[in-house]
Amino acid sequence: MSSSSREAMEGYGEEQDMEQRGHRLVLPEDGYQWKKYGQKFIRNIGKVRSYFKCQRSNCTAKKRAEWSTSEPDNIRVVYEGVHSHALPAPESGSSRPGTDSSLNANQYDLLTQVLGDRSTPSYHDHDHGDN
DNA sequence: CGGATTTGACCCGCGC
DNA sequence: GCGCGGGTCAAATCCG
Repeated sequence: MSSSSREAMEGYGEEQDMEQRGHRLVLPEDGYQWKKYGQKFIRNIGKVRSYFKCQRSNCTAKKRAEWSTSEPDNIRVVYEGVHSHALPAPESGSSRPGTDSSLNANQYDLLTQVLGDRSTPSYHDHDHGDN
């Protein structure tokens, strides 16, 4: 107790550890930096939609991640807009092809899989690209 | 300290 | 004309 620790009391509580616990909510990293500016549960499809925006100054590209609340493995990523700047350089440092290539390929494969998944229910027809 | 991230509330568009 | 849904912004908070 001691005085009023109002903030200490509210700013705590376990909550749900985000989804980083036993689940593997791994969003397809495309190499760009995104800033999450919103998250809402869409009842129309019963899924959660996260909104990301490119952190670049002249980049108006936006990214939308959508996944079902019970199956985070099934993520649907939609890119809106185009990047007016080249990639921020993944991480050059050492090596490139061969070593982390497998990791990159893994993520890329996931992304492709997600984008190729059109098992979505019938909701708005946001044809972003083709599918 | 800065940057990043989260949650809530507000706003707008469309449908009927 | 009104209501609902979805989308965005802002503020607060936390971590490194």
